[in-house]
Amino acid sequence: MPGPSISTILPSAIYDELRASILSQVAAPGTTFTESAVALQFGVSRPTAKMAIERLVSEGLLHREVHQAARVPELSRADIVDLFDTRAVVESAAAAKLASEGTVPREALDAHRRIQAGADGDLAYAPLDIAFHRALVTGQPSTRLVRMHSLIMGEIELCIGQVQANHLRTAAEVSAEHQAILDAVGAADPELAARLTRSHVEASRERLLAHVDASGTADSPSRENHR
Amino acid sequence: MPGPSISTILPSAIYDELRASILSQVAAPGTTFTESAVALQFGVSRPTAKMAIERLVSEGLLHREVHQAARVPELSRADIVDLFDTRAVVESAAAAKLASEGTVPREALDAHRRIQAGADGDLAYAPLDIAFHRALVTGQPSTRLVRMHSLIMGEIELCIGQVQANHLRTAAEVSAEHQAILDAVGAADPELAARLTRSHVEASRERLLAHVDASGTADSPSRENHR
DNA sequence: ATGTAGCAGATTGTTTAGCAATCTGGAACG
DNA sequence: CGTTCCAGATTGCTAAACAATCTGCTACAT
Repeated sequence: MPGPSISTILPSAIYDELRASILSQVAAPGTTFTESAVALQFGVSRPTAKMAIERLVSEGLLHREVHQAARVPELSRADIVDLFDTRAVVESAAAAKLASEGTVPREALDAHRRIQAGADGDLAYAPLDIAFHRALVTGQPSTRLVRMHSLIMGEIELCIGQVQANHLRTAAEVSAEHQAILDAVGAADPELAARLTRSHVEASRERLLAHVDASGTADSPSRENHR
Repeated sequence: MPGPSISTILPSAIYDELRASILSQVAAPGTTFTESAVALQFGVSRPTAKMAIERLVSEGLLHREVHQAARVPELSRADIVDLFDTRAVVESAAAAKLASEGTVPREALDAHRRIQAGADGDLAYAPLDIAFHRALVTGQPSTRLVRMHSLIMGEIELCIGQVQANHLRTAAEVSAEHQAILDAVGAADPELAARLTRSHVEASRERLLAHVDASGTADSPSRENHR
């Protein structure tokens, strides 16, 4: 059930590792992944490497054109706008569905509490933030909405990593908005839950866009270490 | 650009044919597709057949569990509800985006006019209806929304085929609602366009559900020919 | 006669090897 | 300096084969 549409099992190890390198910016935008290179690096056959790459491509974490090597995409400003807009559509719908039943998913509550607990320190809350939003969607009953969400979550992680790396939003700020969403869900107010979720997502988007506009043309990772 | 995420080219011929057999009910729900059988039938190698099958699986037109043959799914009542709910979310968002620019896509207008033109006769409007809704989504600028939409359109086609086959809605009725949506888009009224789109989709859903509830437990295609 | 254990067939998962088609970049030429 | 062509690289696709796993049937014990 939690499996992401494509069902193969062995490539998942390679998939995980490639995914991690992309998300952690170890593989910077523009880096190319050839099937042979991946196959050699992990000691597997080319078809297996191919599967892992194709899965990444279907999630938008890699781009590829016919007869060309897959490469890590550079997210343009338009991409970021599109991404967060679409995310707002899906997640606000999920929040509304959740609120219409009035039940708060346990996983969402867990992630929320762990962000709260670490809000004082310099917590790397990005993974928990992801977990929270994912739980919001997987907690509601629509399986199609979950599939749609997982279709864009890869790219979203790419963005949220930047939000956190550049300290564009504090854990306390994010946590407060999460609390409000959970309250609306618990109060069985779909309208409010949807609105809060939408503005929460749009707030992150605005911060990221402002950062991108301020620091270069695209997503130059030039000043990640300005603490 | 219009290509559906997975990029291979040869399997697309097989994919198209399999897709057609499923949508036209030639392959009834429950039919199984083994990789070897498909490979043999189309004279291609098993990996190629595998790709086509996996693509269908990722669209929900086939279901499959590990080490088992893929089979044509039977859409349960819950599936239909989920499908149309999710579709309403995506398409109403698309209509709103379209209206915020105030431009009516040419393809949508074309499809609409052809339904109008044939509304008197016993037109098989299902393909045109699909084309209309697809144009509504592809006409707006968000590429992610398009990808999400194509993720559920396969299953939607499965349903709309039944709506038309059983004469659950007349072409005139559908056409009038399409007209209203286009008017709202042209009038640059996102709110209205979204609301009209949502109720249009929900109207189809209600008709289909009523039909399913009336004629057996699931989607028994037992009385397709009651004209 | 019934329930269970185990076995055989079928199906997919994965690998290896290799050929064909296509794209990219640079070198030779006008 | 611009254009054409070629070589290398990379993917698309095929073929054959072995391993892992599931399903359904058969034989056995109760």
